[in-house]
Amino acid sequence: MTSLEKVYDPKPVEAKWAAAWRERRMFRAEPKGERKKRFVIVIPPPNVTGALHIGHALNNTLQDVLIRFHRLEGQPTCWVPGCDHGGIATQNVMEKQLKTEKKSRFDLGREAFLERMRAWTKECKSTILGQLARLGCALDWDRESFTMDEARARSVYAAFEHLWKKGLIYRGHRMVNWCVRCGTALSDAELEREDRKTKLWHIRYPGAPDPGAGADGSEGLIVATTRPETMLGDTAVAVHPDDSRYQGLIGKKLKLPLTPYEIPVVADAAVDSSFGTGAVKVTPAHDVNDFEIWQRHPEIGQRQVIGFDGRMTPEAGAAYAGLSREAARDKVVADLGEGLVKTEDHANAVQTCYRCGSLIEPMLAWQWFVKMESLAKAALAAHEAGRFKLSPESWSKPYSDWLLNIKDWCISRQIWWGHQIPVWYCLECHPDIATKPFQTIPDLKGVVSKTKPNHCPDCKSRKGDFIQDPDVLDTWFSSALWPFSVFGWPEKSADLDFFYPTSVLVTGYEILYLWVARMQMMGLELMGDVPFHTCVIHGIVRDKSGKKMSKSLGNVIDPLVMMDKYGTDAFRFSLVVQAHPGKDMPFAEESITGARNFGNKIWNSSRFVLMNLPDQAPEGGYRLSGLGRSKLELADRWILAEYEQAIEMARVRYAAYDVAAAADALYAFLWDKFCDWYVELAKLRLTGPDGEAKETVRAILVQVLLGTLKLLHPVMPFITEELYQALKGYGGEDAPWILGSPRPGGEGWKDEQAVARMTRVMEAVGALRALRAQLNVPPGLKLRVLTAGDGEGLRLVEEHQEYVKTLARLDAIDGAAGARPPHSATALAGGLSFYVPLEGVIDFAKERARLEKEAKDVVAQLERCRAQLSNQNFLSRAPKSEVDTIRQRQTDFEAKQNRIREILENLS
RNA sequence: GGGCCGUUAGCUCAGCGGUAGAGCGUCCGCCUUACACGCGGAAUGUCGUGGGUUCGAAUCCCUCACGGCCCACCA
Repeated sequence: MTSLEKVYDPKPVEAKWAAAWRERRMFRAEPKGERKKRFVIVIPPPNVTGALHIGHALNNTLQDVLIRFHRLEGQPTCWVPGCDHGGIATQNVMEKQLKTEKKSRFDLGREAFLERMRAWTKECKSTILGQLARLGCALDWDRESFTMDEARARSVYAAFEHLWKKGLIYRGHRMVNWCVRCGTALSDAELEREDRKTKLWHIRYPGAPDPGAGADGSEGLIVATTRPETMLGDTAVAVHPDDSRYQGLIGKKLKLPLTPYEIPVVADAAVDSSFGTGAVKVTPAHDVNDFEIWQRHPEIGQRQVIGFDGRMTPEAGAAYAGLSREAARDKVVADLGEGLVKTEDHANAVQTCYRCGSLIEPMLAWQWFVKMESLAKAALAAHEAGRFKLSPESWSKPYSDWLLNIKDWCISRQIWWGHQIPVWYCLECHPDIATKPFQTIPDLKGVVSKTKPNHCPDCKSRKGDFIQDPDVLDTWFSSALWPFSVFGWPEKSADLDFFYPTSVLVTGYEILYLWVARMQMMGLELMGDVPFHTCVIHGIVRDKSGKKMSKSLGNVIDPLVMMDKYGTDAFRFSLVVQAHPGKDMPFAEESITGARNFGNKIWNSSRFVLMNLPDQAPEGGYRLSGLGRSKLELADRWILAEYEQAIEMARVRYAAYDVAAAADALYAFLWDKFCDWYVELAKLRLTGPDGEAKETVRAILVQVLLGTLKLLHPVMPFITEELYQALKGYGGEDAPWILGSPRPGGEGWKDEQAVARMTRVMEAVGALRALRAQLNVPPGLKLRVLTAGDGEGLRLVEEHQEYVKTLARLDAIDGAAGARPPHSATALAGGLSFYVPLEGVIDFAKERARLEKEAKDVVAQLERCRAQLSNQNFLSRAPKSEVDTIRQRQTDFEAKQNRIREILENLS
């Protein structure tokens, strides 16, 4: 069989199997089999904002690897696909689109806007799911879910209702993070922090003309601020109660410059006397700390000077109303005149919107919140009890710290794209609400209902005049339900019973709090169990120089382009082999070529095996079970031992979510052991006359290759499927697909002795090859070699001289030479010397240099041995086996040193 | 201000208590009948600093330096 091309061409192969798997519904998961053994993953649903990027490629490849691995292990597996509606992010994309048409969402109106959103997201979904299929993802396509489809809307309503009834959801007037560009409140977890260079402005607030105030009082005091524009909304100045500088001022009034107001000086322990001037201007409506000071000093009141549109309100004074925050700042600073005492440079951390990057404005607003304390406690307890683990473990502390310091979760968003809050207000009770922004309306009484209620429990009106709360829920609210909403919760079903809780969640650390923690809390609250027992956290794919990839930096690598160029398997391998648990990964396109080369190596080694098989597979195929151990040569026992070890290693690593290590182990085995040594040695018998020996080699080649392909399949699904199909008949496999085939390994081929012996032979080959290369012996020239040395090694080489001859390109090995023949070079390996007569060819100067270098290495090694063995403590305290090892090493090196010395003396 | 993670060959990274490794790159030689996306060979490391534990430390502990990340209301 030689139909395989010389160079692997991934395109047709990938297309073929992707289609075949899909057609056969290969990855359909039924709630059947041993529940205990199930392995279930729900996809972190990508936002429907466009196409998948390389981070998605890594994330989904890792999941696919785990799913395929566990499937290979014979477990029932289920991987649920789906997308997230993406709330603000998606709405922003659409608003940008509208902008190019010179329209806003308000021009369209809510319903028309949502209609467009639905059309757009539908398109996006199919792009994304297509890309996942292209990546080879073993998803159960029949289970595709969307956070805003009907079933998930039922889950969202059920969750809201449950939390409401339990008193865990409330509408409150609180300080919230307001994005003036997106026009909505955000949760704390949705903020980014950024260090910015700014100024610290020192402003004098003069004393008010108070008859009781002394001379000092009229000077007032100086406050330091990074936000002068907010002074228009100041309602107090706070100082530390113990600050001696300001004792006389506490309780006195100050004139607030640029305004008609007088504000009091209050004492508050939250003030840090060492910062700035030790006096803080207090703007309760626009600063979280100041808000809290107001709570402690209610008499100071508050004044909102920045509106929800980011512009100054009339409250800020006629001169400033309507200005942007930035313009107001400039104007305030300019208007202060002599009141501005000093301006200094200052670095400070500002909060920005994670979706659009705008500066966040802390604002007082009416919003919906989830009470988090009890939910977080349950999640903490589950984590502490080991019911939920993070991998790598180092994320545990940040995770539990976050839960420990949790604040209530603001879940209402003033946007249109999302699940509208299922709360209705009676227009009889609240006649004027339709015309006002809801975040400004206090004390609303609402009815929680999926549909418009027909009577009001309060005023008993049966008119049915209700309007629904216009806000939508945080997109992460529906994502938090994902691990059970995808199985139809709150409906009871066989799916939900069988698949929940899921097994692992694979994600990047950037959404640990936004998503992972909230799923844990919601799962525990609504399902009574953790949604998954382990969260596998991977790093971020960065560019070559370690920078985050971003469109604006122009350093993005498009997964589709890479798959086109190098093949999906190569792309996947290159991602996975660098994905060391929890670590970010600098990724360069060049790294894919190595993976492509590996694919080609797999391809060609399989080609080689197939070329050496008869057209017709023997009855039952080539099996290892039929091989008598006595028929096996050293190389056979060695490769089987190495094979078993590699398989075991890969399996252990996969099971521990260390996919990189698994891939690495298989790569090293297949290339460095199987191809470089076994295949070369196999040629001896494959081209030889012994029919039985040939069959033995064939069986080993077929089985070792098949087994390795199986363990490689999770990482490189396409090429391994293709080769499995070509080989399975020869392997006596019945399974139609590689995923259903029996798991390899555990067949008892471990053989330390074979490994030790083969290692010695390999060392001999290595020494001879090095000698050839270093003395520039023409590659075509076959050599005749004489051996000398210790008995066991000599016997080994003699016994396996065919190995040494082919691999080192020798004509003949003549045993037991007495002395070194003249005009010969010497290769040293273990306790053996190989004399290579090279009359006329040999360059003695080169040979001398070569041996002298080797002698130098030996001296260094001997030095170490001697130092250790002359250390009494080492002899008495180190384990005996270790001491013996060093003794043996010393003996060996001494012998080698003597041999080199002898050769050098006689060299001519 | 807390916490976490790095610092190993020119580059990117494994190794994490017993003679320093891989890939890429570099150099030398090869179209050796599976593969030039290949084969053979070679060069290259005070394993960030300083201490400690140990018979023995790249590996464990502490100090510091540098880099990165996460969290935090310093106006």
